[in-house]
Amino acid sequence: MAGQHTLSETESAVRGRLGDLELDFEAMSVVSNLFRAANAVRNHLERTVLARSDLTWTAFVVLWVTWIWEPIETRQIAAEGGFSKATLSGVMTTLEKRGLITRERDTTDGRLVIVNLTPAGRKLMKRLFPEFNAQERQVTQHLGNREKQAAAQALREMIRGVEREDATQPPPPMRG
Amino acid sequence: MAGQHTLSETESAVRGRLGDLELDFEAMSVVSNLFRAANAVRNHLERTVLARSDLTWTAFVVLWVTWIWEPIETRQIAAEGGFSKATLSGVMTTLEKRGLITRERDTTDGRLVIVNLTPAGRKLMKRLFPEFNAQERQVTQHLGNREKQAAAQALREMIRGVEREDATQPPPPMRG
DNA sequence: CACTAATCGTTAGGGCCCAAATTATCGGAC
DNA sequence: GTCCGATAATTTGGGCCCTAACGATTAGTG
Repeated sequence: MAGQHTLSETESAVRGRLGDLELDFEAMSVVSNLFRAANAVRNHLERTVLARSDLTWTAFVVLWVTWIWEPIETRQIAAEGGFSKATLSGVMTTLEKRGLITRERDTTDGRLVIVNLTPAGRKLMKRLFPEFNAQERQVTQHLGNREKQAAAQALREMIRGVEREDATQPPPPMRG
Repeated sequence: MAGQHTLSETESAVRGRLGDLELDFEAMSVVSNLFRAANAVRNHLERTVLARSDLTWTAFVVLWVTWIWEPIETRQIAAEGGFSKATLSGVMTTLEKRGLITRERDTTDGRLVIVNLTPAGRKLMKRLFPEFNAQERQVTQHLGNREKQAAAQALREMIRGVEREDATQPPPPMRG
């Protein structure tokens, strides 16, 4: 959101719209940069690594999670990847058609679906992940070791800040 | 990606797949947490603040950018919001139908489209942004002031790490 | 004046993404 | 055994999101 503009430019622009309400501009800056960074990194990795193998971001995440933890249940992939099971269903259908994963019903619990990579899927990941990780290193190249750990920690704190809040109460619908 | 599992659990699982290749697990952790955090925060804000006004994340970003910088050109909204002009076209059509923004061609340069909020759009943002910012504060509640600034800085460094890389990489399209 | 290249916004097509509804299964209580 | 509530995955419907192609406009060149 606040992109080429500095924080204080944006801050004074907002004050011009809202007056001197109690606003947390530091929080705004963190959240804003969080999304700029996530978008930028995602687009970069899609273009540099994933596009050559005709994979989307989410498809890669599904493959990665499955690669590491297979055999794995559908719901675990969704939780690990951070997207809904509905999204996962569609993506897995695509990956199954391309012969990269297999789906089979669990024999002891008929509700579950167990996911595995095919040999082709494993071969792809073995080639792809080192390339992917090399770009992850590029993306974080300007951070020192200490800074990387601090960043990872701060991001975890934000996840915690959200999950704690979500557990409390869902708001009543009110549109306008 | 690495969610309920610790970094060292994931690290040893990856080593089991790839052996002792040169991998940057710290970078992996930062990128992984970046996306978990972005997803979590986005979903949280959509549910707590945006859903009540029947707005998607991107629609809100478009309104916000326009609110702060109007009158503003289409391409600037896209750059500021971090998505493609194609995406923006669709979202703006939705917002225009709902009577929250207006589009008009620039009189001096017929290629440009100038975007403004309607009075209803401005009223909505004046109500919505304080709620949104309150949640931004919630999300960052576990970060100290110093930590917030460090986080925002680290995220900017990652954006820089990407943009620098993107500027060097793209193979020039040979035309003619 | 053409002619050409560059730029802007839109549209087309394919894929992701979510909530809600749906189908199927399981587990416990009777 | 039969209900009933909980759980798992999928489908549905609407919206976002990208790249590539397109039409319109502008700017630069001779």
